[in-house]
Amino acid sequence: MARRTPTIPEATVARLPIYRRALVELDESSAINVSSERLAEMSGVNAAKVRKDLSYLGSYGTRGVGYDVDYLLFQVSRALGLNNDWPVAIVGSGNLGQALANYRGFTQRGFPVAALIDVDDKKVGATVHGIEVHHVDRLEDLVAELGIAIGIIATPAGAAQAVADRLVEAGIQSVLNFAPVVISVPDGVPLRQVDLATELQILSFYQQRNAASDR
Amino acid sequence: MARRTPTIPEATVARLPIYRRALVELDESSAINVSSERLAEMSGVNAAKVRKDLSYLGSYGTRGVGYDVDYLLFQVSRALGLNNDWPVAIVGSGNLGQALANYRGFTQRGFPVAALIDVDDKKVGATVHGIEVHHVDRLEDLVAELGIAIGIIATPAGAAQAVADRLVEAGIQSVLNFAPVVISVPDGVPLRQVDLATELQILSFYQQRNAASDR
DNA sequence: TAGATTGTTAATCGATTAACAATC
DNA sequence: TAGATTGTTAATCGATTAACAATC
Repeated sequence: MARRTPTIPEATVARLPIYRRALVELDESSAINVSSERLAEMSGVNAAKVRKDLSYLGSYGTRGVGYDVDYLLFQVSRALGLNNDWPVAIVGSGNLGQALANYRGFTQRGFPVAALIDVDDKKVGATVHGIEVHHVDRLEDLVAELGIAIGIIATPAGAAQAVADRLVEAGIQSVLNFAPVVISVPDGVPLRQVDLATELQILSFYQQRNAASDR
Repeated sequence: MARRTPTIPEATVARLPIYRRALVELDESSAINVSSERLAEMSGVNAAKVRKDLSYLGSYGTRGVGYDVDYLLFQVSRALGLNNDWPVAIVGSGNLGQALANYRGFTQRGFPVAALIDVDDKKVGATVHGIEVHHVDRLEDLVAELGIAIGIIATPAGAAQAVADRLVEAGIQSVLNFAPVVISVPDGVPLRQVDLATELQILSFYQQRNAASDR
């Protein structure tokens, strides 16, 4: 099988959304071209890295000129698989789940929130920011009916693994976990884990180290 | 100046909170000892990495036995600077800001939410989950009065950089940015940037790649 | 042609991991 | 002593970056 692109390094994939955001901004400001220098500055990385990263997608720049904003935005979006929408379901309708449901960034960027799912009968049937809350018993049906591609876990830690198992079993394509617990999914199912407290603890470490070196 | 520990690699620092979480769980289940093998399993990494990471903190295990859960939890917590609380202020009282304010995980883990700050007069004076909303004009006062250590930015993208500048100017120690824009802070100010849409886009990439290889 | 900027090379740096001696 | 498991070494792998030839 001929591959169109060589495999793109993980570190590069993680930066593509950052570049894309910068490109959207440039596009909105009607910029035609952008140099790796400028793109690097907007993305908080160095220019060599930008060029190397973009070179994995193909050869889309023009020497002496830079990159065509429109065209590069298209190519980056395509590489990220953002040509079509990926409906998401949020499992767990607590505070975090509701906030995520209401986060315009998701729908805006091609990830419509198709359903909120909860285990609490009292929440089921309600509508949060225009999204209906369904009972977790219907999880499998919803995935099929609504064509859910991504499951977002916003449950308490104790429920997260079981939910992940059910999502995968139901045929979900990838999982984003916000519960403060490490979960596992079968090989080949993309998984990202984001823990808000972890981020604060990392800051705490560096804060403390700075304080120590100031003394 | 004699350093107690050699510098701990960034990748290791980022994993310490994960190990800590596993240790808390073990502690709650009254486990006395834990092997690197078990800790690795709970943390979703491999055992050699756990041992290497922990070795940067010191030599706290016992060959043939494993690590004392209590003692290791203490050492990891200390390394992370979690002996004392770090009050945080959340700037931006929109959906995300309010959800973060209500996230029990923060206070529970030593990061009490001391203030919510917003630019909208209509929100100021209200109380969200027991936390008063202050006007952004008072940002500098609040940082000083409440001893805010960490500023959490949950504003729209357009306001984020200016808020970061003011937080730093006011003497904040580190910044956690949730706004979907790259911001910069002076060297030496720890900064973490979390973008929810970025996470979804990374999943989209791998999802698409899986779909391509299935074909 | 002169100036600008990409795409790629190669050196360097940091992170991961298997293996095993040390030691409980 | 036998079995278990750490702490550390060294090999390997992947990511970063400076430098520059290619080329607009």
